Amino acid sequence: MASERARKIPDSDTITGPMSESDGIDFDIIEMLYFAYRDFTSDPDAILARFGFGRAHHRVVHFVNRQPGMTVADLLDTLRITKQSLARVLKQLIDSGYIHQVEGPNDRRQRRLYPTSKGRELALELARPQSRRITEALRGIDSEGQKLIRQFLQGMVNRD
Amino acid sequence: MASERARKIPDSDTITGPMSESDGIDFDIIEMLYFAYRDFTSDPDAILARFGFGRAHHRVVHFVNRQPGMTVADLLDTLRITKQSLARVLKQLIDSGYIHQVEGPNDRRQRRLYPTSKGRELALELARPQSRRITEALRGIDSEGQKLIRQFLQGMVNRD
DNA sequence: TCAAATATGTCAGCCTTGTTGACATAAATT
DNA sequence: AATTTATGTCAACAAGGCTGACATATTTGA
Repeated sequence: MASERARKIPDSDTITGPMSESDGIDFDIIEMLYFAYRDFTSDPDAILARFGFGRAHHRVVHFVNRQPGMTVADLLDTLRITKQSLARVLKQLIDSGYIHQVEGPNDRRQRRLYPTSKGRELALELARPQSRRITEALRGIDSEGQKLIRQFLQGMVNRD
Repeated sequence: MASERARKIPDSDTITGPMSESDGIDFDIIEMLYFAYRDFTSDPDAILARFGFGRAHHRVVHFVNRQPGMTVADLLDTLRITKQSLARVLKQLIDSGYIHQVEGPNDRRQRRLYPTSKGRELALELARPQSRRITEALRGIDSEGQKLIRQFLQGMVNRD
């Protein structure tokens, strides 16, 4: 699977000890975040595949449903991707009737984005298994503990 | 940015109300996980770019450093990607001296993966900002609370 | 012992989703 | 009237997934 021939024996520059918490780094949480996110996204991914959509469509459908009437600029800002990237998936969602555009009421250059009923249903269907997974993971944790978990997750986000 | 012309006025199938917790779904945590992960990965992404590497290289370097001597099969299992996908990034990491291969001690078909000192340094450099972010987010949360956070994250992972 | 299974590597091609750069249009703003 | 803003679009490219096919060396099992 690689080039440089495998050695029979570790050479002097081969490190055999594992990297661990003793390096002063919280590898446990680093890895749990990776695995948690990997599995968290696997549920909707399976559903999306049935629709011929991908994770990018999920994000768009999600945020438009969370904030109907948002502009394209709002969405670009939330997703932190380029408009050319957004264009592709947004076009597909509009063409297949999951999202509608409405001229801005004050500023007619704007294209306000709204879900259709079909779009709302899709968003809910995608959120359901994720919410179930969260509920499961929160089981046995009281509201005080849940508050701390929210605080932690919020604290992981850049504050701009 | 899309096709179907924008309407002046929402039609009958345009949903204007936001999707909210009242739908019985924990959108708050769903979104916090998305934003937290987005920002959590942005720190190493910036470092990786300087090396001409991507997120895929990060994962490989990370796990090989966490478990030196792991086999290719172990890694595939951890990452849940195909060997062809892994091959590309692994080859680059081996060719540029971040990872070594050693013939399996019992099974000579295996290629045990080990970091070099350069590979160990890279893994640590990538983990550092992530650990800093975690430490920040845990600030003011006592060890009992931290235990709950770990429990929650662990609970989000598929148990197989 | 020999056939089958296993661990790994590799070639070729495809898809999604990100990127940059350039340019177009309509509407709002100054 | 000139400029800025919001959006759309074309073209090209890159990373990192995927499938399918096939090759090699080694181990295992009948």
